[in-house]
Formats: sequence, structure tokens, C-alpha cells
Amino acid sequence: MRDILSVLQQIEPDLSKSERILAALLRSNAEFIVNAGITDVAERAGVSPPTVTRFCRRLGCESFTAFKVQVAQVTFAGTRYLTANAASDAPADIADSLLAQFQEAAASTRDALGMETVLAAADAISTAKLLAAFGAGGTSSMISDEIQNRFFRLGLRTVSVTDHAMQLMQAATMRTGDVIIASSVSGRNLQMVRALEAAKTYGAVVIALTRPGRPVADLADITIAIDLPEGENILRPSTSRYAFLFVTDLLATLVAMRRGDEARENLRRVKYQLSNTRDLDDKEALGD
Amino acid sequence: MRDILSVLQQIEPDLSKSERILAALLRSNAEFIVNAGITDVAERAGVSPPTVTRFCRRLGCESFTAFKVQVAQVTFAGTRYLTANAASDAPADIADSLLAQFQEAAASTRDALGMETVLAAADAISTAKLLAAFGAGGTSSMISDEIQNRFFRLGLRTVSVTDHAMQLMQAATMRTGDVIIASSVSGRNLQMVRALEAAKTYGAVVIALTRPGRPVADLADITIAIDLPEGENILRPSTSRYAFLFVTDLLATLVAMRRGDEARENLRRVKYQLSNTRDLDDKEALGD
DNA sequence: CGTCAAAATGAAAATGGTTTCCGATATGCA
DNA sequence: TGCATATCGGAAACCATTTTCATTTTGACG
Repeated sequence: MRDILSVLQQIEPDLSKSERILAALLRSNAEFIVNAGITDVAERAGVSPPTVTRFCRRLGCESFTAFKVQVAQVTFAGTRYLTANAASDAPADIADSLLAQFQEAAASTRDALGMETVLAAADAISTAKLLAAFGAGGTSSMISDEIQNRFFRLGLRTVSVTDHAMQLMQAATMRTGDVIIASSVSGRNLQMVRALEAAKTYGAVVIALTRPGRPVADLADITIAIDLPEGENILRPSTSRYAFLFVTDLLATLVAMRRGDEARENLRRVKYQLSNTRDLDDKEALGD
Repeated sequence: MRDILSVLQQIEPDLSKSERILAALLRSNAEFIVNAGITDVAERAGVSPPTVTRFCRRLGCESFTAFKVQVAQVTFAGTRYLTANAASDAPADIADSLLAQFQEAAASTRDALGMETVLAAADAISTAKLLAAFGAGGTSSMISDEIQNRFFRLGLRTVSVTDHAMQLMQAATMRTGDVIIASSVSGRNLQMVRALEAAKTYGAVVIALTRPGRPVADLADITIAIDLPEGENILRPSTSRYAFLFVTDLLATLVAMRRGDEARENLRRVKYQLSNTRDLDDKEALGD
């Protein structure tokens, strides 16, 4: 799904002065644009109608009308990107802005995803004899644990290792047919790189969830690129967690589909054991 | 937000023959309408342009253009909802559908959020002497750990307890001024309820992230409602993780803003120590 | 079953918004 | 400074949309 506001983001640098005014108007007042004619928009921005037309073309739209339609679609989607910077310190605005950031993080990660790569990763994982998840630090270790949590349910022998020394030791025990999923937000976790190198010499396949072009990615057999800009505001949470979680979900789902019956049987067992000891009804989530 | 499709539903009975053809076209082929001119639409429906204009007026739109805008808005939301069920088993479709589910989960959680409640929770947390995060099972224990990971950076004494026996023991040591954040997807984690009861008798404030109307929620001093329907497909991941994570982020952000300078100083320290031992550049995420 | 009124519809003209063309102005570079 | 290029707006051309109005259809009633 092409999204006009991310297009805007991309081409903003090579926009002219008048076009930037229009860009600002679009961001601040999309609602107005959607309900106005080209002359109204031109007047409001203090430019001429032809400039507005050109602006629309630059954004990849056939015509002003097509442009309006695109804007309408995006603005309705929960004022997604528009609110990426909170309008105020009011909790409701903060909430909207966080939501916008996460949706953007997930959506742009999905857009950047190379499906062949993801498929290759899913293939490797679904036939792994042992699956080890490596990650250290806030986000990466959470993802590592989450990978264990998601894949053991599918009947895969899975272990999460979030400690550098343990990663090295785990690596030493791995062999052909084993797979490592290595998560690193920065892609520069050098101690993990050392462990991965060791694992590779013993025949393990390394799948990296990380930034491309960094040590972790360079070393991996398969790299699923997750490359998000970090925000400016130090008090704001990093959005990368959502991107990583999304990729984890996608992999888990694809692997589950590949493993079909066995995955289903394992999930059923987990559910059954849970509902035996706790009074959960059948619709309840798999594990609290 | 006025929704053109529900308007259509309402007035459908008093529509004329030609208008019904248009209604059918709108329902089956909104995508086409949005990208076409009035003559194209008229031709496709086998009616004349004026009929299309009249149809738009009937639906409460000023003009055909205004009509298109409305359709664009609704269909976008609609496709989001529709893609929640993957169009096929192709990885790209699965990815889109997971993304849609995630966005839907986050957005509906945000919509359901009572801001006064969230504020009250943030207030309680930001002045807590000890913050304990309770949770057990896949999602809840991940969230519990994540809470620790987020709040200790803000200078709060935080501990994550994901083991029922430990929760009970931790509860026994708590006192007035301490706060527990209890996460439970089902809201029926009875062993955790027992621990919470104990903590309350010792004066701790209990904030619950859970389903309303369930034991955990009933017992809590402050309940932040997270109430998502579980999907049908057992192979699909539960979306509740995203909802919980979003709420955690929101709380962390609000608390960070409340604690202002102290939070900033702690984050700076964490960053500094990390960049001392690892060659991260300054923009790097706080903790891999 | 025919007549008539009211509603529905389309053809064509009128309208008005959008685009194209072209010249004027500003900007960057040798 | 002078040339090349990009930017921009005025005005005309264009075209989609709307209005008008005549025709057809529908349905009620004699």
C-alpha cells in the first residue's frame, strides 16, 4: 500500500520553497485539503493552482483529485503519521503520537521486507534441529525470549540465550542443521558476533534480525533487515521493539504454517495443559 | 465520524433502480470508484452521469468529489479490516494481514483507553518507592520483564516477578508507597490474584493491565482495560502482546515526562555506560 | 385499461474547477 | 556579469461535473 505521507517524507529534501509550504499545509491541515478545491488550497498556501498541481505530480499522483483521494485514505487511518509529533503534553496526544510512531514503525518495516529472504529464513527455521535465539540488551533480549516463547509452541527445540558468555558456550555446542536467530538493534554487538562466528564454524545457520551493513548482518547467512531511525526525544521509547516483534510474528506464523499439523498438535497440547490447571475458557489466549 | 457505507445501509430501501446498481458497484468495487471519474463510474454502472451526482447527494455528499473522498476514507479502513484475514498463503499477504491485525489491536486499545485512569496509574508509578511488575505466561511475563526494562531506566527501583511463588514472597515484603503493575491477558490468573491480595493488605497499590470484569481487574486499585478478541486461527499469534506493549510504552512515557530531569539523567547514564564499553554512536538505541 | 401526475432518467448545454502553455522571475554557477 | 536552469504564476484551453430540461417510466386512480 503506497502511502503518500511517506512519499512526502522521502522527497521532502528536493522540494522547492512553494512546495514546502504545501507540504506543511498537508501535514498540518490534511482535513482541509480533502474538503477543498485546488484554488482554495492554492490560496490558503499563498501559491498558484499550477503549483499545487505540480506538487501533486511530484508526490506521484495523476491529478489533484487523485491526490485528494490519497490524502483522504491516509488521514482516516487514525491520523497516523500526522500526529507523530505530539500536539501537546496531554496524555491523549501522547497516546496518539506513540500509536502513530508504532504504526509507522511496523508499516515501514513491512514495506522494507524482502519476502524471499523471509521465506528463506522460515524454511531454515522450520527444519532446524535446534533453534537458538541470541540477543542482549533491552530490546534484543526481549525479542530473543519472545522467539523462544513463540517457537517452542510449534514443536521446535528452542532456547533463548541472552548472555554473552552463554552465547559463546551455546555456539560451541551447535552443529549442522541447527539455526540461530540473532537479534541486534544496533547491529554492532561485537561479543555476539564472536559467538556467531564460532557457531558458523560448527555448521550452524545464522539468521540475523538487524540493521543491514553492520557486523552482525555481514556475518549472517540470512539477514532480515530492520532499519529504523531513532527518535530525537530521549524520553520517548524506541520504536524498534515493534518492528522486531512484527518480524518475529511473521516468522512464527510462516513456520507454523509450514509445520502445519505438528504445530497445531503442539499448540493444542499447550492449551490443554493450561486449561487443565487454570480455569480458562476455550477462547482464552495461549498462555497468559 | 460519519460513515458513508452505513448511510447507504440506512437509505437503501428508498433507492431507485439505477441507484441500487450504483450502490452495488460501490460495495463491490469501491476501489474503482475512488480512482475513476464520474463518467467512468456512470458508464460502468450503465447509468448517466447526472444519476451518479444525484446518488452522491442522496448519500449526503455535496458533490461527486466529496463522495469519492468519503469512499476513499471508508474503504481504506475497510481494507485494513478485510486484510485481517490474509488473502492467501503467500508470505506477502500473511505479512499484510499480520500488520493489519497489529495496527487494529493497537488502535482499538488506544481508543478504549480511559485517560484519567492512565494518568492515575502514571502518577502512582512515578512516585513509587518500589515498583514490582507481576505477570506469568507468554505475554504477561514478557510484559512484566519489559516493564522492568523500561522503568529502571527512569530511576525507579523496579523488579519483575514472573513466578507465582516469588510473586507471593515479593508481595509479603511490600508496604505503603510501593506499586505493583499486574499484567494478565485473561484476567483470571488466580495465583497472581492471591499474591496481589497479600500485597494489598500490606499497603501496596495495584495497577492492573488486564480484561475488565475479571478477578485481576476486580481486585486492582487502578485497572487499565485491555480487552481484545482472540483470533480464530490457532496458528496466528495473539495480538494482545501489541496492546500490552503499547500501554506499557504509554505509561513509561508519561512517567518519564513526570520525572523529567531525573529520568533524563538516568537515561543519559545508561547510554554513557553503554557507549563506554561498546562502540556505539550517539544516535544508537538505548541498549541493544 | 387508459389517463394523468409524479418520479426517474439521460442528452445536452452551462458551469466551474483543473490543467497546460508560456512568459516572467529567481537561482545557481562559470 | 552573463548564461543556463529551475521555479512560479497568469491566462487560456480543457475537461469533468453539474444543471437544465425534455423524455421516459412508474404507479395510482377513474
